[in-house]
Amino acid sequence: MTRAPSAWGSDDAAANILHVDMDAFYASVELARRPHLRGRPVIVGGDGRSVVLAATYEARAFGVHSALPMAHALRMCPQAIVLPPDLAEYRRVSGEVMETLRAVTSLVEQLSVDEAFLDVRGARRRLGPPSSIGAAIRERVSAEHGITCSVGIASTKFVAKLASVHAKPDGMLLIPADATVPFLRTLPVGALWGVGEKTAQALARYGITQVAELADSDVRLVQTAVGKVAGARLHDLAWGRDPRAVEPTRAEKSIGTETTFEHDQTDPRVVQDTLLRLADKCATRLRAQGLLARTVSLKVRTADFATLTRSHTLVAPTDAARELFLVAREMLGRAPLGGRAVRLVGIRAEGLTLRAETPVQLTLEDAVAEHGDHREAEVTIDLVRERFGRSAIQLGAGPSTASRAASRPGVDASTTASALVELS
DNA sequence: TCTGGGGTCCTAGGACCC
DNA sequence: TCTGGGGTCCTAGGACCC
Repeated sequence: MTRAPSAWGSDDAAANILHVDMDAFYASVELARRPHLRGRPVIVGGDGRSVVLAATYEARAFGVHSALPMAHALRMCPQAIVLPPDLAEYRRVSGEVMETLRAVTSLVEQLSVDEAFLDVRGARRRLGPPSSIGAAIRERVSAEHGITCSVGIASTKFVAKLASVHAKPDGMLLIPADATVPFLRTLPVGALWGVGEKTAQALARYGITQVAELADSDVRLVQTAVGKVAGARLHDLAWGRDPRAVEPTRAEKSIGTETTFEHDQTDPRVVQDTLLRLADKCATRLRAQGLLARTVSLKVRTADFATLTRSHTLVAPTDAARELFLVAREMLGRAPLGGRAVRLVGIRAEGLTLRAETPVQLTLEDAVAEHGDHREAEVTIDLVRERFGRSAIQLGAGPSTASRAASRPGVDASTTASALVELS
């Protein structure tokens, strides 16, 4: 069922942002390869101490939803068919869907495994107005991947995301630029990006439960309720102000892995062995991406569900499992567990930098060739520089002289900048 | 047989430097 | 003889998102 994208009007002249969100993604991927389960309540999730990762709309009718403990879900819907997650398959399908989206524009920002923002400003001439592009995307995703998605269209990222939520399942919703504020005013504050349970409670203490009330409040009052930065941002969002651009390449800030024991663990050797395995997994992922970590974080959750974190910054960054492990073990030894059993341990690598010998596989020439136009290339280049420093990309007359230099000494940033200006 | 695993961002205090 | 103020880094915790 496709809802008409006209509930708030059909003027998409200034609505250049699309938010594409797969419907019940993990469950949909499973149904695509098990069509005989269509129409049945299906839950994707592990056994033991796990939560619902995805549920079909038939299962949701029983109150089942993502993040619900599996034990609860099965009490609510005993007849549900439970499938163990196949994350590798979901990643594969996700990658294919993202390729479909990148055929529309290179300005695709993947938000998670099952959703992405597209800036279609530059694709209009080729592919038509955003509403047509959204409809085409929905058809292609369905035809090529056997799953449905919902599309929100708006002039800002967060309104596009809200629109896709309201379009679900298997629908599309356009919020014209001049309908943005009226649309927002119909929503509860919890609909806003960044407002969860605690923030909603904090706002409610000041009598603010609706976006309309938030918008009409003095920004200083909102800041008193939820803090300076969050308050200013929420007030902006309530008025539809969201200056964030679609960023095709966002650098990872940390890489971590954690695990919950099947039974709370009291044997420190078992916890340590697990930590070693996690350190190895973490270091392997660092090396695979050519990254070094300067800070190691340990996370421990005890049987009473209390969470404790410790972090330590190294003198020199590392990608070695043994070093991650030794630092984490040291922090674990000092952690005030007070004899409590351990429910979860995790390790996270932060302060990521590129390994010096790893070249940035990007030059302006490469970027222009890939993106097809300078504006899009520059977006990419700016992001690379933001992450790796001004000297991360060296420009030259052509691919042969524009050596793939990465953060190497001697690269002249001012030359780089002027070359960019010249080309734009 | 409550509460996963992958992340991002913000706050706040103390250290340290100028 | 009594104590400013800004900036940055580090650490711990927490809220939030999918």
